[in-house]
Amino acid sequence: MGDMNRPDTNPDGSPTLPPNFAKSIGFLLNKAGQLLTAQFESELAPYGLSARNWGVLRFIDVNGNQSQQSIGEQLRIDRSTMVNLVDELERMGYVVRLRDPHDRRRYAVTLTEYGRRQLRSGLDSVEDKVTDRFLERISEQDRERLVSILISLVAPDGITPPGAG
Amino acid sequence: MGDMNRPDTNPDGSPTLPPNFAKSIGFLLNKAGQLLTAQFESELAPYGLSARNWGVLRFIDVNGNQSQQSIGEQLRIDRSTMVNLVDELERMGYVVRLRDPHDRRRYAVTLTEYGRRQLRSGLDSVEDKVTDRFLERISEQDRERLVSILISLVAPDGITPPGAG
DNA sequence: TATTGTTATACTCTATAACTATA
DNA sequence: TATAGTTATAGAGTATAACAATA
Repeated sequence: MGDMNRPDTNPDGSPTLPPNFAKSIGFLLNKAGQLLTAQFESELAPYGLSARNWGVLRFIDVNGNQSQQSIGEQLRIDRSTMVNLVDELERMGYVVRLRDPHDRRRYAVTLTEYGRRQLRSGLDSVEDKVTDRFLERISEQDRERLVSILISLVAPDGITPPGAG
Repeated sequence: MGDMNRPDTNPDGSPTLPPNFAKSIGFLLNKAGQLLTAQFESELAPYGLSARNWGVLRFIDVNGNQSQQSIGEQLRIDRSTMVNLVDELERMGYVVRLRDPHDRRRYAVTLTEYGRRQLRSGLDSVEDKVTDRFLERISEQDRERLVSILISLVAPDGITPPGAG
């Protein structure tokens, strides 16, 4: 494993795989995740988004407007951390906080027209684009294998998620 | 992708895979890496080691005693960060700093007898143990596929590392 | 002049606890 | 009493810049 949570780019251009660590699953898994995340964030940069607040944005796009707490529970982000993420998205105009009339303690974190337009004009396909480029070196069959293997490894005990077989 | 770099355990026991994010390669990759790292760190806890300073320890075990800077370059850890990692390992008795007589600016970060004994009595097999448990749900064939696919994805451009075919 | 290790420092990310307003 | 959101704050983890000793 070696290094688990560090940036992927090597400023001086020295070899990316340290000797004797290259075959460690832990190292490879973390390394692959870091590489993909870095490519993803560089693609998101023009939109002013980090992978983190893109996640929140995409989540409400797919799952509908909802409270900060609800988003946080599903993405496992602490509600105090959610405050700042929503602040950023609101500052950039992607979302607004609208009071829930039925429970005035809550906000509905709501996509703005601008937010929806940005999503429809490319932002919602950034992930596919980055993933395709990341996977271009491996065959279609291996892509499917990779996803199905990862789902088996990541899924909670005793559950075989759809598509994992 | 959603959340990219957060802890894996869910304090309240709620579902581990958020809806509509389960098939994202980025999410799965990072999630798998986090799960494995968490299992790894819980196995290392009795030794007082984090995944990070275990990496340094294992690195000099495999590659020989060497300077902080040299270790840092190969594991891509800043030399100022290396200071603290070596401090911790030295405090726990795994390594000592010995001045390099040929270049008195450098230390040779050197395994102690205690460090070597700890490695030989289980520490050096922690990774295999954790990896085996992590992979127990998938077939031997899928394990090999996973490693070879990950190597293809992580290896620098134009290089096909040994074992990747 | 350049390099190794060190320190001081700052920045990011995150979680905890206490507060407010609502329920 | 409990819950949604907020704030202050503190703890990791890491990087940058400046420094001492050595080359």
